[in-house]
Amino acid sequence: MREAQAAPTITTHEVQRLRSATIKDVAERAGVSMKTVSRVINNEPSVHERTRAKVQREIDALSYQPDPSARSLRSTRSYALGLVYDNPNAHYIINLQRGVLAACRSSGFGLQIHPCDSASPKLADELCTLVRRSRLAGLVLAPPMSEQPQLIRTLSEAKIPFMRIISARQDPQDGYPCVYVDDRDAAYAITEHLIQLGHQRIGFLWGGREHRSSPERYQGYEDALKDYGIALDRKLIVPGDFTFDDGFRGARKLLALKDRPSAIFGSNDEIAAGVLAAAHSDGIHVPYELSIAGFEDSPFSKQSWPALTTARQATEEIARHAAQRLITDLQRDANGEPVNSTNEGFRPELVVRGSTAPRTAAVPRR
Amino acid sequence: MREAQAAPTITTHEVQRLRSATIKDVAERAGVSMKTVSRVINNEPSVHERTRAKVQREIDALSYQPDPSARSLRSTRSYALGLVYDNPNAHYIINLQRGVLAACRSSGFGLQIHPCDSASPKLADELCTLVRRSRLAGLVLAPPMSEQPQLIRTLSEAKIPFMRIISARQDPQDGYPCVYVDDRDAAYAITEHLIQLGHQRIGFLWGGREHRSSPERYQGYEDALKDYGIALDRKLIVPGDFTFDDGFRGARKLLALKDRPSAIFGSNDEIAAGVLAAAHSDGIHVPYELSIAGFEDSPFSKQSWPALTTARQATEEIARHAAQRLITDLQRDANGEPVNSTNEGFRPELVVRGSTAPRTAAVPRR
DNA sequence: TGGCCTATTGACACCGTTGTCATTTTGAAG
DNA sequence: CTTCAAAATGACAACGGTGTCAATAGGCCA
Repeated sequence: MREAQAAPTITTHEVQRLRSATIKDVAERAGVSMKTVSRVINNEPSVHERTRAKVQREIDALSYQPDPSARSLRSTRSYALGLVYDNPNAHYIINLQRGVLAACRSSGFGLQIHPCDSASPKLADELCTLVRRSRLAGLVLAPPMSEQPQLIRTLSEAKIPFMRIISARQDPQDGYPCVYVDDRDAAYAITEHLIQLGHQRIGFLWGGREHRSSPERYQGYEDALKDYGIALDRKLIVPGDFTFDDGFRGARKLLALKDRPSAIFGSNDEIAAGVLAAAHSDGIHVPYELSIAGFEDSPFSKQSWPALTTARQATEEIARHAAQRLITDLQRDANGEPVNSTNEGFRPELVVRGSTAPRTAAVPRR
Repeated sequence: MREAQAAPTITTHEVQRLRSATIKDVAERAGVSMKTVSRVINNEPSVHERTRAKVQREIDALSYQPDPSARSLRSTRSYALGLVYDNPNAHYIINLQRGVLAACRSSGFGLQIHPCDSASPKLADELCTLVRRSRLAGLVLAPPMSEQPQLIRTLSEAKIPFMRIISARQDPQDGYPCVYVDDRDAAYAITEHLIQLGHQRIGFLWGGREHRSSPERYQGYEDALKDYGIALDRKLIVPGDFTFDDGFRGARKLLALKDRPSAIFGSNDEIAAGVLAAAHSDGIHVPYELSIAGFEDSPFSKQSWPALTTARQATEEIARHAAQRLITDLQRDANGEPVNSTNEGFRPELVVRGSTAPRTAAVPRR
């Protein structure tokens, strides 16, 4: 049997030995005081380069890691971020977490995830309490919380550092830091793609109003039509939420029109999934009778049949970037350096798949 | 795009920290020593009932919350769990997190999420380090980590408390605590459902071997066939992984058979999504020419066309239960009480949707 | 009442780090 | 070679709890 061939095991004894080195151990080995080691850890100025190197060598040798409990107990600073979200979209959230976690890990920060109800009137209080109780250094705010002016103002007044991830065409320059995503531009690209395929009557299904990305995406749609000289037809524009059901219902409405659209642009992939289901249930062939586009590059968009044309947001990278900037700002601030970082923007990328095709295409024989 | 203007400054070092009450405040107001308050907080025995009441009153009056940093710094105990997972399935993970978080919140515990690579040979070390560095009181292990005997043994030897979520028909009674999910039973129900619809040739697509749920689900399939007197046909059974692509490829293989199956059971919804796509791409009508079943009740299963017949796992509840048990065990253990909790089981529930239909059904006219 | 045992309580050190402030070293100018 | 400010470093207390162990209170019995 394989039983005997044990893989490397950490025994209890070794665990005891592995009991982390403390700042004292490092100090002794480096022949300096604890305080000096502390200075090196915190990257404080006025440590002689020679000393810093010597200390760093011992830190590496012992693979010393400062104890977060002790740190946050003693200092006003803390070493954990909170990630605040309220989004039913699991795929988005997972990527958000991945990105923020990557930034936190590389900077030695912890992460406290905090799903919440964006519509709760007590949300601001809840977040303040969270920050205080969990000793968070700052918050990363995802949409739609990041887009609630009142909440942002309250956090700012409570002196809670944060970084927003928002949908915007450009830096909002509203005095609060953010990373912005140009949804309008991507929606423009999607609409343009449909137009270039020969579609003139393009339906649009709105997403939820509490998300700024909704008007942004609509704007991209409208701008593209205008630029290509296609008149806006109000009957082709349907309000709704970011849900499958609203996509299904909206599509049914559009497909029942006398002069029905040859393409439908759903504000996200879930809406587009509803459109796809509506088309299937009406026996309408996608993409030959109807082109469909979504937004988000969700797993669904790859797995549906046909796969959805959509826009890919680099959610993980955006989140990593947001968290990294927050951390950098926090550290700068703690060192008394000026915090003057620039808001950066990201642009989702058009992903063309099988759900969109030229308007004139014939249905292929089976 | 990246040239935006300077962003505002967040200044934290001027923050006047809203200091909450400490154990000292409570002690003074209650006229007892700090230590006694500590005893009350920790629910230790040998505190006079009168004293306990008096102290508790002041704790409530000040809405005092002990500082987790201070506690975990001084004592060996800590007040945070780790949630360890390696699963590409976002929906599953989100529900897992929800459940664990709910249990943690209600017990005043923190939560550290820890996505990882289940195949990494250094995983055991990584987890030991994680527990030590983040001072975690225990770990909740999701599949497939929870099903790696070597890892479990190592954690156990390192005296790291944990709770496993595993796939098993019944309590494994292997000496390590777990919450188990009877995948076999649900797979049996799905297969039975197909059989009762009149299907005799039912294809089966395996999931990844590193998950115990894979053989469990296969066993349910095999047992149901046997119980209904249907001979096993090896050609209808295809190995693979829990992926869309494997579902697609596996389905192509099955559908190319001379005597092709009239139903296909994919080991999870992602596989079933691949089967659905393969059927669509071959112009095979689902469910009238081919019934398809998945497993998991993912969002996809509701949004695909037709919606997938599947099995619903109460992931959130399972996770909450697992975390709650771990916390209870930890507290018992800290108080010196015997820890002797019973492993509990959950059973996924059959969800019938549009992707399965009687074998004899005719294709409806459009 | 005194003795003895147990239940209850408190004094104090200490966990690992950082803030404060004093002290030492360094380097450039005089 | 001084002188003096600036740079570099260190001593020590403190953060908010808990572990240890000694001290006190209370109850019971002779």
